Amino acid sequence: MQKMNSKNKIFIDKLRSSGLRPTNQRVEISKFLFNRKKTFHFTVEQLKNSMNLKRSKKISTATFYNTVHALKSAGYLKEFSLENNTSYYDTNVTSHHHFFDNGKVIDIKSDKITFQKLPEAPKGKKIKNVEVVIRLENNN
Amino acid sequence: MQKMNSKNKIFIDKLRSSGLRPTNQRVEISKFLFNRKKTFHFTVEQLKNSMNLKRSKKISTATFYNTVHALKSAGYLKEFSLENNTSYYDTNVTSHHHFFDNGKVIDIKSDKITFQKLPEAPKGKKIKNVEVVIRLENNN
DNA sequence: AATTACTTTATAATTATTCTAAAGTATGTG
DNA sequence: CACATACTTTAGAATAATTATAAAGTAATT
Ligand SMILES: [Mn+2]
Ligand SMILES: [Mn+2]
Ligand SMILES: [Zn+2]
Ligand SMILES: [Zn+2]
Repeated sequence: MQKMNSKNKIFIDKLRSSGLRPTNQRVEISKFLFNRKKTFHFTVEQLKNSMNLKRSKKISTATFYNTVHALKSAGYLKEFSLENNTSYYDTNVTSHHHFFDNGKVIDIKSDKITFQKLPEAPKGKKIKNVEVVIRLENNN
Repeated sequence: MQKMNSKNKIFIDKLRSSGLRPTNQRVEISKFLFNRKKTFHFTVEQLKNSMNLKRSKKISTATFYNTVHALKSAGYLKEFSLENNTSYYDTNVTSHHHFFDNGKVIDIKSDKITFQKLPEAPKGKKIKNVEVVIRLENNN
């Protein structure tokens, strides 16, 4: 049974509105993802490793994937792709930009980049969003 | 043995300068990739399927991967990532932008997008490149 | 308490990719 | 040209990320 301390209400609500019952595993995942002040960028594997590291009874891989997918479908997480092979997820679900520095992802707020010129969408199409990736390297 | 008709010289040269001997399989792949007027965006699986479709003796998967990787390392192909799970390659190796419309990739020339405001790189870093993806949807 | 519904998990399956090792083909040398 | 050496192709095995399956666990409903 779930002790419904109102401290966790916000994390439980995200699960509920994603169509998931707030089980213990899911509440822990939701807290781990959303109980932070800064945007969190992660892969499912990273999430699993960092959460399971400090646990005696591990949460299964399938539960991580299922929970992340449900939260994504409900709009609480955004999936993106930088390097191939792995999906990244972002707790900042607004359309925004990124620095990408050797595997590390940093948010750039939308208002930090503005355009002087943008192409029009091909006929029959319209623009859904415009996202910028700025790749970094060390100077010297 | 390779009949060195000068018609294929340019495709053979790309292989040579990628450190690959111009075998028949490789020359066919090089021609398929570079003997076109428009930019070509592809996954290795797509490349393999479309080339092998019309062949009696199929070129092996490993040869496709090896050849694409060598051409990429030599700078004749650029790898990029849009949706997860698969690497895309681009015969336009300059830094440029893309429309992305439901799996379909279209080049946007660099000069079609200009910036009014761009953030500075974090200290110790400098900007390697800035690439934009414009996601499209149907208007209706 | 019994029934039903949803969850978790271990494990199998799948997909994209890379590795391996054997068989094939080309190149260099005398 | 013979032979040795070097590089290539390929089928199939291995790997990594992800998804599917199905049995056992837990919660909700009656
Ligand atoms: Mn991949
Ligand atoms: Mn993937
Ligand atoms: Zn972000
Ligand atoms: Zn392109």
